[in-house]
Amino acid sequence: MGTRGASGSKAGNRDGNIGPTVSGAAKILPCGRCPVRPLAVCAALSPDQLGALAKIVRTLRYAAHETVFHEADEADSLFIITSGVASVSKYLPNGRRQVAGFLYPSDFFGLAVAGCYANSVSAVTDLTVCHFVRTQFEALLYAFPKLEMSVLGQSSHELAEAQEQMLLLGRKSALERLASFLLMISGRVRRNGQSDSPLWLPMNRSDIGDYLGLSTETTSRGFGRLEQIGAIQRLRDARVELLDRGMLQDISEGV
Amino acid sequence: MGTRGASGSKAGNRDGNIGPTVSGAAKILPCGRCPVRPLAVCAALSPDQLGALAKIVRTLRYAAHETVFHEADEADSLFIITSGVASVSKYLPNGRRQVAGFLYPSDFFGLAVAGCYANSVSAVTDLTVCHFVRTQFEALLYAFPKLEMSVLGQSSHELAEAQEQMLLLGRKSALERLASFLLMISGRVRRNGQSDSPLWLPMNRSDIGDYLGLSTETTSRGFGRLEQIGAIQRLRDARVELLDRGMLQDISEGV
DNA sequence: CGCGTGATTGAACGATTTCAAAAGATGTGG
DNA sequence: CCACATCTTTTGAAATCGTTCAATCACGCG
Repeated sequence: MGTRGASGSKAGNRDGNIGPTVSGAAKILPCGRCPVRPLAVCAALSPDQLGALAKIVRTLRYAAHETVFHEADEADSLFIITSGVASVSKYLPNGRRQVAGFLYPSDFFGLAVAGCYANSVSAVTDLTVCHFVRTQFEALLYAFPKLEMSVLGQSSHELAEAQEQMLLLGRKSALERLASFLLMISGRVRRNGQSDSPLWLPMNRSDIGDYLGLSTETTSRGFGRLEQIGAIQRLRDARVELLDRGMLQDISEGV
Repeated sequence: MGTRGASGSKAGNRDGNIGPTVSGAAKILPCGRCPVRPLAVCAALSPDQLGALAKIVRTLRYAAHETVFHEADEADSLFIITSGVASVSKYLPNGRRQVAGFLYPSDFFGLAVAGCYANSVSAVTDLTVCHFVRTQFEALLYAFPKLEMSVLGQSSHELAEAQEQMLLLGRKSALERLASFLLMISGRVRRNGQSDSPLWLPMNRSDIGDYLGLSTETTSRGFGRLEQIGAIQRLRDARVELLDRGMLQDISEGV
């Protein structure tokens, strides 16, 4: 049962590095000119409230495959992604991994229960995040109800996505899962105003398999089949063209 | 692939009844004497804030198998369970069902995205709920930051549980899923201060199967096997004695 | 007592995993 | 710029776990 997931475990946290790697430090934009602000929780803030947020934010960078935090770590930080892609995963003691989701720019993460993170987050690509000290951020939540509403809104949204994923994991076939995955990532990329033609899949087969509850082999065969029936075309550099979205949609819903 | 889940669909919404059935109207306690208050989001409120909440609450009752709301319904209400058990489910067009969770007294539900419910909720047993008009409840969220923090806290908790469930659905074997389920329900019942010895499972095999991503047959066989190895004992009236929690724990983690 | 529903059990089938190997990519150093 | 080593992806074949189909059992009720 998914023992192969253990390899995913290794891939997701290859070297055990924790903590940001400040490398190739590019321009750090002030909140006022942040490209993801219109999409992120900070969209709820007025200019002066944004100033209060800007005072407590720190920009961190992680290289691909580095870990942002581990499950059960003390949860003293909150994050918003400004560039790159990250994965959220949970592990079984025997190493099997489940990827609970992928995070894209504007996504907020780090909410915890009982003072500890409930999952591990690691960088799929090189990653830039806004970092907040939890206590400072929570003070702002109290001060700015609109910000808290926004966080609650994103949290509800994430819960709805989680339930959609449960439906996928519990009741969809391998091909249905893969079709759902492609449409989901496509939608996520589009919402960020980026092109999904071709669609870039920065996560490897192991990440995708661990997300869909499949082995890497079945995942790979799924790509092959979708290509065979003309729903997609695999390109080089982890890129895919979604040739027939209607077909993908039908497959994803088990029609 | 889980076609049998369709039967669960029928069970969860047997007669298509929507709307509360006010039957056997028992005593309705004021918020001040509500038995679930210490556990629910309302625990965050001061006595006078509780008065404001009491002004907008209405008690509703549903008979077992009635539907509280359907996925995609306009989300104009929020609820807190005061007695009984409910299920949260999602459906595929072909009728396959995934139960995303079970709700127990003190659980808050009805959060929505984009104005619509993202799932269906129906009564597993006879059910009593506190009903709030969304707009009125949201006004209270703005007025009482502690209430909103409490809702956000429950929402985070629910998200963590959803991720745990993804791990179960994506990476656990049938027996591991069933052991996890029993321990989870046991924990939920205990948190409410009720006895879990024996443990009452008000949901039928179809509900459990749809929750665990299994067929009713595999679910039933799982119970049989757990009994065979001495981990549990099946009693009459949908009751189970958890004889060896250590064994269940080990099984649930795939050890 | 017979009926209807839900739970259990049995046997055959099938989708996905597992194991194994080949093919493609990526990166390093000479 | 190429050769080599490593890692990822793909492909093939066998094994496995869970589903499906079908029958039996258990319980509650008229």
